[in-house]
Amino acid sequence: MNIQEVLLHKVKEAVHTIYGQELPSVEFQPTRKDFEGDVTIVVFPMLRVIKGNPVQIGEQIGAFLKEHVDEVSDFNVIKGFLNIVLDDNFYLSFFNSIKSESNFGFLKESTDAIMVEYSSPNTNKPLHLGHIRNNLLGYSVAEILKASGRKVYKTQIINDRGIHICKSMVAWQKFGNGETPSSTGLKGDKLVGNYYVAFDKIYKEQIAQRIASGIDFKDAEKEAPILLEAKKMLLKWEAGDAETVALWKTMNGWVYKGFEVTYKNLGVDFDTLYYESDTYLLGKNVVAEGLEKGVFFKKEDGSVWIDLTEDGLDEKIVLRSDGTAVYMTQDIGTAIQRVKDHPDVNGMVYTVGNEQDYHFKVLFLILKKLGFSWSDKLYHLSYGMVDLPSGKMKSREGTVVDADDLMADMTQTAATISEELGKLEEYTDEEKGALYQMIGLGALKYYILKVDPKKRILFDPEESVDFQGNTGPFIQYTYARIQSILRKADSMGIDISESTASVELHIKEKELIKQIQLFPDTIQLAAENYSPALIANYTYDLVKEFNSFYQQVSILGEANEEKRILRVQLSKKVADVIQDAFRLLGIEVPERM
RNA sequence: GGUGGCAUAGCUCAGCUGGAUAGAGCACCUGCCUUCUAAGCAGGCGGUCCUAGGUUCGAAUCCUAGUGCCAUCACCA
Repeated sequence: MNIQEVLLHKVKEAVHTIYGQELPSVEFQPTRKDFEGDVTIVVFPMLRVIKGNPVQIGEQIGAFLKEHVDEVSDFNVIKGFLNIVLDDNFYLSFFNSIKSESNFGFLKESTDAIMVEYSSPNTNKPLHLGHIRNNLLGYSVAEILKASGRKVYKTQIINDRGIHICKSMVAWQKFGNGETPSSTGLKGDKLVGNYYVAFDKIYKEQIAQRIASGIDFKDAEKEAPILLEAKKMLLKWEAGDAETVALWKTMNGWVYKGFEVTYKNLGVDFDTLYYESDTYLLGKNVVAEGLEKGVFFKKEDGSVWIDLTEDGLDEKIVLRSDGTAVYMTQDIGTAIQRVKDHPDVNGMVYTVGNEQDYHFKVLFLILKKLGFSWSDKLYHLSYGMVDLPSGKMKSREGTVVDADDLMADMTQTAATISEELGKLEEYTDEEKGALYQMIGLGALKYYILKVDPKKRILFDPEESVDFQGNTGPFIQYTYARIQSILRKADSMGIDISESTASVELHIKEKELIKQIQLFPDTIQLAAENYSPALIANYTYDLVKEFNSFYQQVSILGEANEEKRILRVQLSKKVADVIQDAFRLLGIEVPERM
């Protein structure tokens, strides 16, 4: 039974004893820093049951608690707020009970499985800043769900086919002169991306020419020669034309090699992969079945739709009149396939930008109407766009912040700052390089993950990401500082395996223990809300608290042995929590920096 | 036009089920390195919580209307 439950029970008892009334509930909140106390009980809501002066009621309940609850050492009442001071021993015994627990706050993996989809790029261009947010979010949410006790499958659906893929293929065929990643020294995804841009350039020129020669804009667009070529290629691909398929495989292979490097640097991974080329035909049978059941209806031209007007949405197409699949068809099929492949999954999370809110609303509703019981366990992890000061990023117009470039820039900035500070003399160049990357990526990841997922992010490439204040490097730095203390403590022969029985706690020690105590609930809250931002903000608060402690009290210089040991133990626990919390964000922590 | 999201300090963001004087970081100003790493600590400056109503003992938080920005409403993805 935790302390709040004890207090809840006792407050009710107090009200019963003193006023002879039954209290339906008690409102708790952490005591604000400006007042003395640890837990605050709000008296106002009690006035419905007990008539009287809130201050007086607070005093009487406070006195009762102090007398009847061991952990309550004191109290004070300010206006209608009863502030309870908890005994040092309460905090000490809590700390002693968890101090050697590894993975404190993490629940053991259960059989309750969930699938998290993220990344899901097109294979015609390199990954950019938008993908970075997606990847970091998806990866982190997956890790948080694991920590909250779920079994997690990370997955993605790779959009490896379709007209947009054919565009870069056509451009390469026409202007590529047989270029390959090894002949050019370019990363595969970059090379292919160049041809995607090249396609668009020619396409625009052709449209302009055609308009100049008097063709209507719509037709000029629809029937530009190079677009027709791409369309022709798509038909050939769907027909399984050997040459087209071979080219497709080759170019996608280049892209995958490139993506692999980016993913590795970003530190994300996947358990299972789905390819659109395998799944795009799935769902057609389901649509046929749904048509029989009357979930869908067919229009005169043969196209199949679902009517969602009663649910406040519109009519939505699920199959074209020529019988080909649209995205929705594929997504229906893929969802069903995933449940077949992983019979234990009890829910799926789709990490996709908020521009597709409507799509997922419809998808989930369709699956529900088709009668799949798991449809209400689907969640669209919808996140805001990453915009530049100039507006939206557009691949075709070259206004994107490239993922690889950005990571390299961040690493470079970390290197510059580190070298100015010059604390790493004994490191080899290799060790330094690894550390710079760790810090640079820590800055980037934290910067993106600390923001509530649903809010849009404005990213200014001119203004570099901060390394001070509420940032990844600040937290990494605190971790490194603690490691330094622990190394020193070890060399001094301080044994931290024993428990400290009973010492008076410094206010800062107490605050630290309180903050540590919040970690398990924070993980659960972050899991419930699919929000790494909650982990980030928690960690920041913990670290701020530690730095204040570090500044105010001497750890290794403390004369009293028990206190010295406790302080080292506390420092170690804070470091462990930082490391575990950052692991949930996909950020590494350094031994020194 | 219909639907959905967002709006808090100059900038970037917190603010849990409604609770005390709305909090951080950056920027700007002032102190603190002969003591465990100054990527730090302590302090100062800075607010019409978009606007107007409403519910409540109490509203940044809930409800209604409006304003602004973004997204979406295609046999696109």
